[in-house]
Amino acid sequence: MKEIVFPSKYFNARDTLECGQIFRFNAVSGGYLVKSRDKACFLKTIDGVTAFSCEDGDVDYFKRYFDLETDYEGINERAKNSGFEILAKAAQAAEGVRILKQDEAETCFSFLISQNNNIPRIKGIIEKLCDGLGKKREFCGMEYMTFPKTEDLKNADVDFYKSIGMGYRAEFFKGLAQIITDDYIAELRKTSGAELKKRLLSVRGIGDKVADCIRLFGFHKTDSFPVDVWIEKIYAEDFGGKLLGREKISEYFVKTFGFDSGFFQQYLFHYKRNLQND
DNA sequence: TACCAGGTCTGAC
DNA sequence: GTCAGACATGGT
Repeated sequence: MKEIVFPSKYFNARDTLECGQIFRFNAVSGGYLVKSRDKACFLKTIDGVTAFSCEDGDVDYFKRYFDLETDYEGINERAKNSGFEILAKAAQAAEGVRILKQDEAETCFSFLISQNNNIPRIKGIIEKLCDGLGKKREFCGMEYMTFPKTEDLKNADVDFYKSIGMGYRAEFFKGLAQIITDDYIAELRKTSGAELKKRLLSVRGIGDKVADCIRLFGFHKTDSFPVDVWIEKIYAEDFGGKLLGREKISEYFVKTFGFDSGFFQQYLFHYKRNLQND
């Protein structure tokens, strides 16, 4: 097992995990067990120092996963100097937020479930999905379940998906499971940002907002600005926005913030939902 | 009880 | 192209 430690003004475990981009993590003694694909690591922030530990063979995977090469200080500074008061406040309060580089397939499946749903429920459904179709693994004496293989998702029954609480999304999920393979993901990886979105939108159950989340959290296209109910609220209340429709609001932000869009969106979302009233 | 949650689809205009 | 209503579920 290896531990990677780094100075971390711009990496806070709690803020990064609890800003709604990832659903597979659990609070455990003094930190978090973070799960991705069939791997897991232990992440903690103590006294401003963040560290993760994982199996030797997974170090490179998690270094990439936590986006360690990106200059978050620069991003955070640009948010603070953006001229938007609410964004400056959010950037100050949420400076430890990072955008994870998650597994593409896992992101597609996870955010399909997110529509018209809330984060605790999404987490619960994904946990039951892994309990039912994943494999049991152990890391540092902690048991966890892997994310199911695409083949196993493809073969599972709609009734199983309904039984774990997906509701009307079960049919969409089953449909997505028929489409996604390693080859399909590899192909998506090669497409441009605009083409990627078009391809995602062609899937039943994936609309504009979920496509933006998949683009951002799975494919790290940071010129994405997912607009959900919270962002819609911020736009109206704090930006004094007058545009109607989530699609237009998203366009406005991407035009304004370019490749900082995804990062700024997470600052704002996390601030509005978790931090403003702390 | 009614409303809400990291929305999307459908059918009517 | 725009818009209301339906859609499962569990928490408040």
